[in-house]
Amino acid sequence: MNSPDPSPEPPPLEEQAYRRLRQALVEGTFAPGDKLSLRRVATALGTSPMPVRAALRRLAAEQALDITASGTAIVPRLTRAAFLELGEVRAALEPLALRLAVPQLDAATLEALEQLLAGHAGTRTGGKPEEFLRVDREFLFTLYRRAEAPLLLGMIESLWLRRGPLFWEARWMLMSRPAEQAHRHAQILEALRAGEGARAAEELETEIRDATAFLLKEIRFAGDAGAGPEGLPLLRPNR
Amino acid sequence: MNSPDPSPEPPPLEEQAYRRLRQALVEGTFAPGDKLSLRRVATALGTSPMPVRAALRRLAAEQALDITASGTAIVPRLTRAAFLELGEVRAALEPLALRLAVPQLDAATLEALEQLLAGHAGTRTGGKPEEFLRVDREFLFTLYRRAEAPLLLGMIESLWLRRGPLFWEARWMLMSRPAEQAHRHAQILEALRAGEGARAAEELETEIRDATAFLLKEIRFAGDAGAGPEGLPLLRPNR
DNA sequence: GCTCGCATTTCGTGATCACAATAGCATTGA
DNA sequence: TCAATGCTATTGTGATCACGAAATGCGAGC
Repeated sequence: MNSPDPSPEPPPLEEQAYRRLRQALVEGTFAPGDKLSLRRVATALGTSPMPVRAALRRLAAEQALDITASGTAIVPRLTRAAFLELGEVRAALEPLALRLAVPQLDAATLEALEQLLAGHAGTRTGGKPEEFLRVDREFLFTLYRRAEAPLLLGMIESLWLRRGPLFWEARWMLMSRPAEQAHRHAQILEALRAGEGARAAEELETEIRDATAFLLKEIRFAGDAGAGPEGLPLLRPNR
Repeated sequence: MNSPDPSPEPPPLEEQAYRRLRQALVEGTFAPGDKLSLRRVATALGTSPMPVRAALRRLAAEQALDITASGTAIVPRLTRAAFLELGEVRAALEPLALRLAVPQLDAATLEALEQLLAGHAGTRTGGKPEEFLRVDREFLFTLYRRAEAPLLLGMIESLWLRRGPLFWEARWMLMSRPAEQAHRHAQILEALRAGEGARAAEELETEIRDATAFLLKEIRFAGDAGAGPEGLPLLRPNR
């Protein structure tokens, strides 16, 4: 209907900076504990520090970044308690989004989910964890978007964003989880096809709890014994 | 322990602007639909537009304000669907916070809650809805803070902030609710004293759902029939 | 070899300015 | 009387600069 619109009204610089930083966060460009300096990021993006400042503070307000006492933005370094809390909140919000989405599901959406799952098994045997996790994420967010609950969707995205850097570091470990776990999405889809939204929501909640418990067991967190009191206490010993 | 610290290191202007705007939002200084212009607020606060811009965008990132296509910040005007969604999210998060708080409760906290409830009944008969609602809020947040879950607490505060302006307009109506409703906090406290955290959480959830349903029934929302397509569609006919 | 202290650099904050886009609003025309 | 139109004031964006504080790196001394 609408024309191709040859001048797509370029978004403000702050918006561009925000999106680039956000994607970099999800893609693991930054490691937990990294400091994001205004002028450094600004020169890297080719703008003045001004839009970068706005973007960084916006991400901080969304809990995707932390701000030190001196005002510098740093990539969050999750403690064990913080990660557990994050799992609890996810376990409360994401099944809610799923329940809200159930009445809105149509055949086309279910088919799209099916196709995502089909490709899923393929990428799993291949050695690309990023693709594997991306499909996982797409499966869930396809459902969450159907809830048509913008406030809730924004909160869930914020949670995933905060978890992003840690997930990136743990991506190899996540791939090595038992295959039974990988089929949980199939069970969710099956429950949705059967119209049992409540069961699907329960499946999702246990999946979130299992994944959280798995990472709590396998990963070193900030503040753990054996982790340096200052340096990067996560997967890799140093960098 | 810490000294009186005669120079309490005044917070940055952005932080001051943020707090003042936040409080004004809770206290109903602004009505839903009001436009908050950078320079207007800046001159009102006696600063340059710069800290105000940061504060407004921060509130917008927390979903406490909306941003129009032209970048102007406006006080959110909730639709019926948005308010219902807000209630659903509250019903998911706040009982969770309560459950997390249960293991941390001690006698002193329970006593403080008791005293809040005692003063509650008094303010209820008096004609001051603001005080009544403030005590209500304090009761719940005293519990939520005990959960020691900063992420969750921040999200709950964000939800209350978004609901703030509407609640302010509806404050007289909220006071007129059946007295039975007012005793729900007492029931929660009783369940907590008995160590039945699950029951307390259930009570809280039904309280949130009842309050949401009550307002959905009694209040005019944005987009309702009979509300002007543009103007302030809320309680007062115009201004 | 290690630690402490100082100087230099870099940082975030906030003000001011230029600019383009927007929103109000009075005027004009039907 | 009402709607379309043009102008004007105001808006948000973004760049640049000044300032004080924090962090960094280097050198001297133990």
